[in-house]
Amino acid sequence: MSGVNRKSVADAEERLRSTGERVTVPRVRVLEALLQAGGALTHQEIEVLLGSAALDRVTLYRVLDWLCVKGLAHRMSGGDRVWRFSAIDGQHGRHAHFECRHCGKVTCLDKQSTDELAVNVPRGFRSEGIELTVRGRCAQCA
Amino acid sequence: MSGVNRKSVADAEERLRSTGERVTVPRVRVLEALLQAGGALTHQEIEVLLGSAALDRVTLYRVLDWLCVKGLAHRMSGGDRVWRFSAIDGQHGRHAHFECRHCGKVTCLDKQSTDELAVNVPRGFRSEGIELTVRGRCAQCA
DNA sequence: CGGGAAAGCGCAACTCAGTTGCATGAACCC
DNA sequence: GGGTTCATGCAACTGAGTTGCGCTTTCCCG
Ligand SMILES: [Mn+2]
Ligand SMILES: [Mn+2]
Ligand SMILES: [Zn+2]
Ligand SMILES: [Zn+2]
Repeated sequence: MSGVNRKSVADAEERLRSTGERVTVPRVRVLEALLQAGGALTHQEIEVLLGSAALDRVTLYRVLDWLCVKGLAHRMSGGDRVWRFSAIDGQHGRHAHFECRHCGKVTCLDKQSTDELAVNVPRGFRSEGIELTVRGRCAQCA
Repeated sequence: MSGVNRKSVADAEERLRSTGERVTVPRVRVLEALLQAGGALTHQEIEVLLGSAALDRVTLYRVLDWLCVKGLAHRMSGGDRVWRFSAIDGQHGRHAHFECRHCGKVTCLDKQSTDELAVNVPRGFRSEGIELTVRGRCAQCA
């Protein structure tokens, strides 16, 4: 149901453990939410998903930031100035996103890796990561 | 010097005129600033550039938005939640950007058009535009 | 198992880019 | 010039994300 999924909790915990850092309740719950999500989630959407026994707003921000630093999640800046987060999972690494201009939903384009994307940068510039967002209409809003 | 450049004012005015919409002082001054800029500018940076006889904050926001709607400029959402704007000029259309993680400066990668970029989207999704941002270290901050 | 140091959490107050509503002023069509 | 329409300016507001600090949890070691 919408309750806790044993397997995904264990999965989240294991990923956290593998960083060598502290495994805390907020980290487990947030990473689990991201792993189960179908797309990239805003801070607000995650708060709703966590529902009862919600975390403090600030803690959620800090956990999300931490997950990104540790490479367990990545962040995209939407056209609405709101960040969205999604888990980086073994098979699909950093990927492109689709943002629907009508409903605002952000879909992960898992097939479209941004690691392999070749972009020429001027001499002396060093590329460390690429953010690629396609904007348009999603299937629901067609 | 840093004052008004006749030629670029005329250039800005002509572009505005070609939209068939009203040509106003704020629109001319803002578009001129964007045309002369080396990279993508934030709202704040534009305010500084305009210097004396600055526009109202709100007017500047509205002018920038209007320029984007009319296709004379485009907007990118930086990693710092701040929008940056650059003119779309005849030769180089919508293009990719480079954002320096150290100094925050955003450089236009004019050679890297985002119009020609081919990205596969899921069935039923319609792509209407692509935003591509490379993050890393710029030449100054190397 | 217990400490205890180090790191993370929660709360309250804050910042600041961008928005909204409305009265005034400037384009521009005739 | 005169009137209509649209843009500007001001003030008040919104809301995502941040900061500082005291309290709690993790987890390492004995
Ligand atoms: Mn994603
Ligand atoms: Mn640009
Ligand atoms: Zn949609
Ligand atoms: Zn730099």
